[in-house]
Amino acid sequence: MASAKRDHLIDTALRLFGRDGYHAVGIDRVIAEAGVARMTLYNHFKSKDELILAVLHRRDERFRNSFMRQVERAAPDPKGRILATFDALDTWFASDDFTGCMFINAAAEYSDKNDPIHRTAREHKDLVVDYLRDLASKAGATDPDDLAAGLALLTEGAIVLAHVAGHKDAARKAKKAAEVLIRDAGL
Amino acid sequence: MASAKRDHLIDTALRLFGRDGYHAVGIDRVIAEAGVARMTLYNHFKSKDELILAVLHRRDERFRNSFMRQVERAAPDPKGRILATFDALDTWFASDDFTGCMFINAAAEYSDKNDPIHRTAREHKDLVVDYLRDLASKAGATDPDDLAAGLALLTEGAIVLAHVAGHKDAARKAKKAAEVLIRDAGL
DNA sequence: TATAAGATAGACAGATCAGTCTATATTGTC
DNA sequence: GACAATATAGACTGATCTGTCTATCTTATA
Repeated sequence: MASAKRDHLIDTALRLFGRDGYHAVGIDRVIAEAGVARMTLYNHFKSKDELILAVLHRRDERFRNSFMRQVERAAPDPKGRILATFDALDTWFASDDFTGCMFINAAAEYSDKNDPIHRTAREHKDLVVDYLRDLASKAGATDPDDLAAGLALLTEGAIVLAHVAGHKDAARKAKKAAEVLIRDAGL
Repeated sequence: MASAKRDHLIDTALRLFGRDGYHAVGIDRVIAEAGVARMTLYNHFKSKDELILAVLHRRDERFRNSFMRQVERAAPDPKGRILATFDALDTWFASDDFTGCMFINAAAEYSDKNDPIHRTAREHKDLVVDYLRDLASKAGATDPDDLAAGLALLTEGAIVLAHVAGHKDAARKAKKAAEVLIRDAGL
């Protein structure tokens, strides 16, 4: 299953799909960029859709191992971690290769809710909400579900405004709004 | 400039691009669905990109003449209109053919910030923020810019969670959060 | 009814798409 | 060194892509 070539293909495809989109990037470009033979790709992945799914799973895994860890390193307490979420977003938005959220973009191109790609995007977003709910709960919010929902809305909204509208201060604005919601939740 | 055929082509393309995305829908499908000859399309639009731009402009125009009007009909006062925004979102999300925001989806497929398509998406989002800022200002918010930013984040976040994650209550959750922000802004 | 503008079908170009196949070469393992 | 697994280049299919061209037909206007 796991192999160096496979790994490299996923990383290459992640970069290309992330920058130019899923339909716009063909198999030919992936293998050319990865420096790999055509059949190597098709020996590791049944189809382009399977490759996309592998890319999204890697992206999700990286979110857990990078974004979440960054938040956890930034603060020891749940409330601090909630706020640190928006600092992490700010860092992400400021990176040169920021092209929005690969899951939002995937759902844009695969709008059929039953498509495995759309489903994977949905699962990722549910994970984000679950994570925020856990933090809200541990922080002692009066209504953790409500606070998590509000924070998730601010998070996704920040991603959209940063990417689509180029609002470089989206994460900071979101943090300010989050502080209001947090206070309202009794924290 | 304006003609029945041209109009019909834009409407057809709007429906197809909205449902299946911009790269996934070819010219062939647009003309087949519109029941129009190939050259009729190319006589009205220089290229597919020009057609996409026309589609986005129509979508923007419809947003002003439908969404905004709906909000204005719902309440006479600025504060009421801010809240009515989220009711209008709720109605939109509940429609059968809801496939997210065409501008967010366009930015997903055309991530180059200088691409006219991406630029058009950005202009639309800026319009939304301007609209909210105007309402926040007229409502007498202590910091209209800040309130507008918070409301815009909730709006875009709701669109994303409704589309990507299928959260049917996204608009209602956003409204609850908006009420908190509005109260915090002194209204 | 004559004229001009717009629309038609369909062929065509040249590129690209996803995916299959083969025959050869490289690699790691015993 | 023998064997098996993996990777290679590249031909190939059949479909699809955007965009161009032509020759005919319809339609509205004057």
